[in-house]
Amino acid sequence: MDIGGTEVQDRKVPTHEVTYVQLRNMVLTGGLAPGQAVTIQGLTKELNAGMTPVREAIRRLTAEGALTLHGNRRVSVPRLTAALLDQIAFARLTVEPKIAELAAPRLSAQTIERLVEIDAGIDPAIRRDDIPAYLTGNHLFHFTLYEASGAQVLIEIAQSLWLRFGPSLRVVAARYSEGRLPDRHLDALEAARAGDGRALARAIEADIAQGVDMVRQALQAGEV
Amino acid sequence: MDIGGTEVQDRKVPTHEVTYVQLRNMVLTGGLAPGQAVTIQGLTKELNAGMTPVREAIRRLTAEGALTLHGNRRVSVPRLTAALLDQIAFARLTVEPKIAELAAPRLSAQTIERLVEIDAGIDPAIRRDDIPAYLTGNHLFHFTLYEASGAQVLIEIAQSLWLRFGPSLRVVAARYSEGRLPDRHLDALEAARAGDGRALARAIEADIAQGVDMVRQALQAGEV
DNA sequence: TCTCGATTAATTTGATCAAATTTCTTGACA
DNA sequence: TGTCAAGAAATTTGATCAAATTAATCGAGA
Repeated sequence: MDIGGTEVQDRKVPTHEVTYVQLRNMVLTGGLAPGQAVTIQGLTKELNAGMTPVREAIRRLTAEGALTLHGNRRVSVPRLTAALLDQIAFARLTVEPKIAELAAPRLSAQTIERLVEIDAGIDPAIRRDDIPAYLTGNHLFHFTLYEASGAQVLIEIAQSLWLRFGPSLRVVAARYSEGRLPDRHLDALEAARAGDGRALARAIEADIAQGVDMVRQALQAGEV
Repeated sequence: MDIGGTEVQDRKVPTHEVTYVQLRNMVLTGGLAPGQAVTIQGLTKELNAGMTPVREAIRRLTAEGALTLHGNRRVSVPRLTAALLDQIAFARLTVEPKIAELAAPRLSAQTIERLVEIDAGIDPAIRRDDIPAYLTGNHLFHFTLYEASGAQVLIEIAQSLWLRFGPSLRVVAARYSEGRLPDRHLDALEAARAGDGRALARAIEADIAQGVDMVRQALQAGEV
């Protein structure tokens, strides 16, 4: 079917895909806490999907490191340890700035505009203590930028790292919600407008380092 | 059940796990070529497993980048492009040497011994043109080393990268089977014995670069 | 070239079996 | 008589399969 020169996308999105996205968002922006157990049957009711779609969503998220399978067939959200955090930090700090650098020369004015809009929505969310909205906005900001790079493999790695990081960040975010942290997104936007890949990469690096430090401190204090 | 002081592992390994390993090995060491289509029903017969286990194995491998889902419900082994290869190369060259460096101080004499044995089996495999055995040995060498690092997150990233790389490497390996390439594994073993993390990382880096170059050349020649 | 079956394969549901966990019961011992 | 631990029953949950449904593809005929 072709309307006005645009191919209409009327393919049905399968339930397992929808379920996967729902569950992933739960991990990413709050629904699930570190250490929390997840059951197939529970999700079957909560997301009212069948058993197979839920099963497949869990398998995918497990492969991505968002969930862990225990020997007893049980599934839960992994709790971060210092060792895991170090690895995640290393990987994020090498991969994500690289993605940003690759994205810089490919950013359209339209995409930059969109990034500005997304960022504009983040501060209000912080101010009204809406942690899920803050996390969603933050995630959207980064991955809207990353998508511009076209570096699919690196993006998927970053995605996996965010899934491991998310639940802990959520716990921590509540405590730092006063918004007195330096806003690296503004630096990033400036670099994006200037088309300066190096500067953009540095801004992203600083942003990540900030988040990692927050979680690391909370971890040492035993809050996560 | 406890026999002779050793806890007996009589927990049944679920079919979906077995199926996953089988399918992963097919991707990794040869069964599946780049671009090859994969069907659920086909695997059901080939691995004689039920539908659910096959389905879950495919979902996991898809999440790991070993397979791609097309909009039309079709699944296939992704074909490498120059852009993908660049990303994989970047990620492998930053992550795997890091893992090796982390592993160095934790290598037991026993593990080094095992690495020597594995490496000793690789040359004969090359000489008798046994590509699957060569690939299996190569994979085993790297990941036996990597496991010693205890860096689970980084290992999983490496695993995913190997899954993306494997099918193309297989195609290429057949052409270079004469074994006239410098053996980086020997350098790695030497560094391992000396406990020199930096040197070990460099050896692994060189080994990866070699493999990447081979695939890159084949890619430019349109052989993959 | 387009439309309409026919075919193939993926998706989804529901049922059944097996494993793990929790709850309940029972009896020994203080 | 009360406490607690061992064991058994009940419940919950996961694993697997088979059948029914739905989507995509292919080819014949208009």
